Amino acid sequence: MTPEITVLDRLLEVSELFQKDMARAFDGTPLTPSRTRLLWELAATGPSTQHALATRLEVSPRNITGLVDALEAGGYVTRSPHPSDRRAIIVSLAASAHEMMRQMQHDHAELSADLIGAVAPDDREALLRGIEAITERLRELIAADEQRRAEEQRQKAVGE
Amino acid sequence: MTPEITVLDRLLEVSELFQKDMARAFDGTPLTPSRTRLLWELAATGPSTQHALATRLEVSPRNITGLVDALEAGGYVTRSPHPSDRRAIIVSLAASAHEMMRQMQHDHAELSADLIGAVAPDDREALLRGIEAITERLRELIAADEQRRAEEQRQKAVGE
DNA sequence: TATTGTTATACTCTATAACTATA
DNA sequence: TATAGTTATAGAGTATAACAATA
Repeated sequence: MTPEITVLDRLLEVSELFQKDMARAFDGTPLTPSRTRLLWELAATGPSTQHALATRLEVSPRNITGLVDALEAGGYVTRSPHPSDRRAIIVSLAASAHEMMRQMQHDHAELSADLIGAVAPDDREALLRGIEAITERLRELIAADEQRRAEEQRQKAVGE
Repeated sequence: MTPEITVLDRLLEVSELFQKDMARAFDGTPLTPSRTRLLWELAATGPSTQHALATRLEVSPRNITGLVDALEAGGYVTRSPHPSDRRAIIVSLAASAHEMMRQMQHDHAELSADLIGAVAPDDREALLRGIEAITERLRELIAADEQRRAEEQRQKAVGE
């Protein structure tokens, strides 16, 4: 019954540590993983509406409101009105956060290079494809499970 | 400013999907990632006291109480008195959960085999060492950050 | 009528501190 | 005195539903 420690386990540990490392507290407001993820997204795609952020991060709009509230209070982002749609709000990285994200991206790239550097150049393509395949497989498993659960709910609804 | 998608990014995605996949709801009580992690630990090391679980999972004893409460209500684990220490409680996997964990471990091992299979046999050692090195590096970065933060707090306390 | 963001409400994860029972 | 677990309290992440303003 005792499972072995697998490559997957070790990689999962790296992911966990990486998230923890990204989530450093700077001034007052602590940068939690979720908040960092939002900043990361902003750094990658530029100023966005909250709705766009909710869609891209795959979380509820309500959730974005809370994250942006905290980040705004901490001075990491600013809210400004949308030029043409008065319902919408544009969220942008603050100047100081820009610098911080640049540093974070640098560290990130370095760690990633270290990791890929551990694999022989000829194998890198294969490793990436392997990761791709697992990602695909997991998505399928999750989709199948969601479908099964939805079916169960339907059965239960009929039974009532 | 736009960062590239790196290996690390993809691994983070795998990590996220993997956790999501493990956290399937069965009967009433949903199996969240944290709850699944506790079950996983129990499957790996056998019946344990709550204190031992808290230590191994690196969370507070209070946290374990909550997780075990939910898992016990869902029928995944049972609580029983410690034979010699009347303060302590032994948490064990329920019979049905045993079967479930066996299946989960099987899926897990398969995914991991797929991943390592993507790398040439001669390079697997190197990959593992690379992962090890990054893990070490991240741990150092996190420790350094914690120390920096503690120092700041001390400075602040002196200032008051 | 549809969409954007917010308020209201609720559940989970997590931590620290105080407390009880036992060692 | 120290340890195992719980109650009390609190902050963060997340979701759904109801609602306001605007499209």
